[in-house]
Amino acid sequence: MSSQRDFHDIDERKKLILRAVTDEYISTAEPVGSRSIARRYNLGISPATIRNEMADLEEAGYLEQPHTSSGRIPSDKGYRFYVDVMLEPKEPSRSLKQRILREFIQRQGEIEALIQHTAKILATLTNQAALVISPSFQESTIQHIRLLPLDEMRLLVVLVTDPGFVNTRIVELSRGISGGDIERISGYLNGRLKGLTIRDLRATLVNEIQSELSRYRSLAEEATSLLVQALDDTGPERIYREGTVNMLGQPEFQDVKKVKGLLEVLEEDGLMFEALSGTPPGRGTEVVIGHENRHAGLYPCSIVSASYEIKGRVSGAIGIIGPTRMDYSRIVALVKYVSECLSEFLSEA
Amino acid sequence: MSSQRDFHDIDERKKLILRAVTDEYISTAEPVGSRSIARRYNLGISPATIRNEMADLEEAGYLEQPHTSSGRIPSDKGYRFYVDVMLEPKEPSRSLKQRILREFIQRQGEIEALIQHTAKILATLTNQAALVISPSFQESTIQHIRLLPLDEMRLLVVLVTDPGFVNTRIVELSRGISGGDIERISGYLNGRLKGLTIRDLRATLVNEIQSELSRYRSLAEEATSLLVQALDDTGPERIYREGTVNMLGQPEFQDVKKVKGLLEVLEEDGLMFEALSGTPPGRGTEVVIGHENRHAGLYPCSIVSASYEIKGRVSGAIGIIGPTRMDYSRIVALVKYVSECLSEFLSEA
DNA sequence: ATTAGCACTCATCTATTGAGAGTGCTAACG
DNA sequence: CGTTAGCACTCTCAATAGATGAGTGCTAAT
Repeated sequence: MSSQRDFHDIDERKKLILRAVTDEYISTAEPVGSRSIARRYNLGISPATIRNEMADLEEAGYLEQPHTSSGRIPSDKGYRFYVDVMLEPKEPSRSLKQRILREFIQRQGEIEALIQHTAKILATLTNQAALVISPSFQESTIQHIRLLPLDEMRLLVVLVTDPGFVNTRIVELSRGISGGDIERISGYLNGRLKGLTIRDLRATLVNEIQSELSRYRSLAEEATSLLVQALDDTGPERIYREGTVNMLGQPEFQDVKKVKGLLEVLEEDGLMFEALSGTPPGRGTEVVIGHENRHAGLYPCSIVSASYEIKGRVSGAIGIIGPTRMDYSRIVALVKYVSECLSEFLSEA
Repeated sequence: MSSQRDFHDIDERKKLILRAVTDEYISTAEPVGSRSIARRYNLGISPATIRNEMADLEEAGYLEQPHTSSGRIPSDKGYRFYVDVMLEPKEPSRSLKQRILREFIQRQGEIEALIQHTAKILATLTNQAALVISPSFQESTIQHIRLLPLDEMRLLVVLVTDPGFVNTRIVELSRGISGGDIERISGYLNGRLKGLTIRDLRATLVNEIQSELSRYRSLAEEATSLLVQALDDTGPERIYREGTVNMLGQPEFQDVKKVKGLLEVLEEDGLMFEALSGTPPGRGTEVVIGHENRHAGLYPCSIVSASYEIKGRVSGAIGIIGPTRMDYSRIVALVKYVSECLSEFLSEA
């Protein structure tokens, strides 16, 4: 995980200066010099002193100099310290909260649209790239299972799960099944499985069901293989992206090569799942900074993520990707708030 | 539409030269001069003569000069001529065709995966951005309609249509309906609607059904509103993108501002539907060049598109977006071939 | 320990220059 | 009269040089 160190090499004044440099750089995107710090932040010390402290901070690895004798910018380690030690999440304003709530209320009901819109909200408010992983199919609980015969050899399996997901799957039969049998199997499965999660089902129950269904002998095999087929893909666990282009506005992405490297990673679903996989289950947020990322394309970026829950069960995650120079205090608070909203809206549906 | 002119201002030799310039520029991305044409193409005329012809071609608007005294590059009008008059589609090689077929066969069955994969194939083979519009819900024919009661107040409408689509929709009822009534309505709708397209249904039948169903009096209203609700969105008509990043490798997109403008357009579903809307219904391909596009972000781009059919009915479209300097002969042939494959695979399912 | 002062460094900007590619024009040629 | 050779001209691109300015590191004074 992130290099959790003691940061014992930093005293109170260094801390102030590091914060000033970081804040300044976050808002200007320009290397910051000792003079401007002395001017804008009333630390009661002269540029020269600040210079000395900055030299120490650089040696300790918290700051970097793009070139000799330009101002300093925070290193990944500097941001890590900023986030771990100094971060004071900037609670969204009352009016912003209301605006977010209103957006959510508009999209209530259609779960897919809600998720998609969540990504849009995040992207718009942060002006960065937003990701939302749709509720985990594995973790959703079964409400209904229905089998609809389409023709002699094909069956439509309809699976309705808790957070409002409807998952359908066409299954090819190896031989015909009578309508009566289908009714019976359907009824049995429905009664037996209601309220279980997909994960439970896959982990333990498939065998059990197979033996229970063996009364129907020849059908048992058919029915189970059918179930397995129906559950076999990852289901509707999709990843929603919004505002990836927003990043092209950022001064750190004026170089097409960097942009390309970044977008290549962003476009790959698997990598994005992975990137959000470290998200903590609780109501906290996770921040991954720069080179802590696995993929080189994300080295110039940080990811702020949080998970959301449906009725207390972790279901998916949301995240913001932006340059390491991002407004952590605002974004961390926003991601946290939006994840809470999403949990709430998904739970009450 | 494309400026269909007579191109009477071009004689045979000018044609040869225009083709040479265009071919050369397509493969090198550098403005091409009279000398290199004289060297590489054995036209039996000297650079000076070529210069004169090129000057004429420029005056007539087929060529452009990025700056005085650099080589010429084709203008949009030049490409238009090239595409309309001189294009000889470069039939994909036998081995390439086989490779494409193999890719299709692998993904058979799952319609969504097939569509998605089609985009991937196109993007990979052309190294440009590929779009595929999934089969039009409006044009698909109804195979089954089923109503499944979820609880007292909610009904799941399951609609299975011809090219293997399953569309579901949860409908909130304003009051309860008995199981018997649901059965009856379901049965009635199923018998009545099978084989119709959604478009037919929406256009003419809703009223008719309403009156027929009026035997069930109070239910009529309920049932129709339910149908209308179920059909109300555009359905699963989605747009699949692949390889948008490919374009960042092209020399014409080394400027981040251009890239941003382009990606902003590409990301917007509505605009992409619009961009593919001119696609001709038959088995031909449509080429939209540069400034013929509606949106400024696409001015540096051309779009090659073709529609595909399911059992003879136009269902969707596929397209390639790349810089105006693209290998039209290869790409036009490829798009045509892939659209034919897709039609075939979707029709036999 | 802090600060003022000063020399030094380095990126950025602007001009200048030279090279190279390619054109347009003119005059000669068949 | 169409074609071609020759030549001056234009314009981009890359390299160079000087000026500018922000910011540092160091030293000596407070």
